[in-house]
Amino acid sequence: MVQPAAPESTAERFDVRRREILLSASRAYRERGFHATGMREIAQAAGMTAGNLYHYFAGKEALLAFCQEESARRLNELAAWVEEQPLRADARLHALIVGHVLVLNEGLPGSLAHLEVESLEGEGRRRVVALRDRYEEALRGILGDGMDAGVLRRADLKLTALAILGAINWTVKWFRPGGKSSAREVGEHFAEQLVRGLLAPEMELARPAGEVPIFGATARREHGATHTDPSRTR
Amino acid sequence: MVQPAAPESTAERFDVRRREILLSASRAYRERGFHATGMREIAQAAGMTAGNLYHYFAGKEALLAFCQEESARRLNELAAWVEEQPLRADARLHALIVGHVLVLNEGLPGSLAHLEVESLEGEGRRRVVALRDRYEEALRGILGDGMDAGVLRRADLKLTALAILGAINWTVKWFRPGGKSSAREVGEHFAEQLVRGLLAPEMELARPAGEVPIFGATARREHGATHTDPSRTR
DNA sequence: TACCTTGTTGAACCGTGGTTCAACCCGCCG
DNA sequence: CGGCGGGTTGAACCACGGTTCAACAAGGTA
Repeated sequence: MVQPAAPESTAERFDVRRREILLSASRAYRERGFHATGMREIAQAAGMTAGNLYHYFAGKEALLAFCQEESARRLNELAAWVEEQPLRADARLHALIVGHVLVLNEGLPGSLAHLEVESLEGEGRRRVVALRDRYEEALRGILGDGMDAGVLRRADLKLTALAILGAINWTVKWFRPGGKSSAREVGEHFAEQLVRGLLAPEMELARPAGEVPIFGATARREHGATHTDPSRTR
Repeated sequence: MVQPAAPESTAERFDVRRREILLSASRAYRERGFHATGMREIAQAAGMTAGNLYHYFAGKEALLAFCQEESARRLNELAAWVEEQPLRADARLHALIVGHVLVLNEGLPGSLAHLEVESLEGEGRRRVVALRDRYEEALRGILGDGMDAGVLRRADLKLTALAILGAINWTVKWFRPGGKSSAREVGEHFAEQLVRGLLAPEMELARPAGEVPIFGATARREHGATHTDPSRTR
């Protein structure tokens, strides 16, 4: 196994540390909810003290915003990937659903439900909401295209999307790794069920051919040496 | 309009008061979440002081358990009602979905998502979980019957139910009275979408004929003079 | 070696929120 | 009228959790 390169610069080490904290926080939030999770607890899970967390994040809320933003970015990457696939609308939707379930339950361990913003305020909230809205717009785009093409039955776009998102997001409440079904199996099942619910009469179901990649898997991206993350702004 | 009879006994007044608190608490929890809602806030909404709340409930958790229990009871009443209807499985499922959406978003204003128990412990949690499991069993019963009868496509019962419940429960996050769609419209749309997703091939969709009643509407039941509610146990 | 930067700690601060409880009020009854 | 029960209040208690910060350590550089 190839070892990841050792962090070289201060900024890199900073980012690596933040990601470690992100993982610990996400897991804890997932397990116990944002409010029931304390900074001391997250710090312990990340192998540091609570005071140290403030070197990396301005506060608890900033940490939450960071976690949510990360999730939202991955969902948007997923949506972009789906957009590039040469698929019919129902197959696209299928892929998106599978991919979304994977992001929440496998890609970023401990992802929060999509995308609870009740505990966020100000700039952090705006950013997360903007990313979330972009993703939902992509979803509605797929739905709309499918309806226009006669593949999907005509129905209220917003409500249709909300039903789909609800089913997927609720997986956060009950899905546990190592359970009866893997995240991918859940994703496939959900996609099957939800896409069928939208098919136009006499239309045969089309599924994506290949496997949907997991956005958010470890060893993700190379960050530039950026130390200007506004969530750290004081 | 006929005025409800004035409460006569101590027990009745006690219960009436508890229901008032229930409404205030549910709304607040719905709006801001359990953790972000304080006892002082609930008390104010109910027209009393925080200290007074403890005359009616042992504590914050007991109040939450009471709210959740009330929701669960209504869902079980809905399920029982659906069971009595002379309907085919898909129509039953349709009715259940509509009814569930109504319970959450209209019957008991401010109902919490179904049925968050993370914040509950001990006896209170057990009771809520038991009621919840009973409802989910009823749902899976309808699904199973439909599959056995060849009305619904064969699929994993548990995952199928979870997708449905997810979609419905998530309405709590976004549904607001006075919005574009009424709770009933949302319920009908969701039922249409979710039931279609399960129909067996070549099977025509069957819908319930009448209107699904709202379990949880005001002027509900006459309570016996019971003062033994364990959620008040000290 | 001295200084600066980065990173970490542990103790302390302090606001918040759940909870308690003595005191008070009101109505009813003997 | 006095006593009792039910209901309510407001002040106080106290634990908890977010946050701060002085002190310290380590590494690098002039």
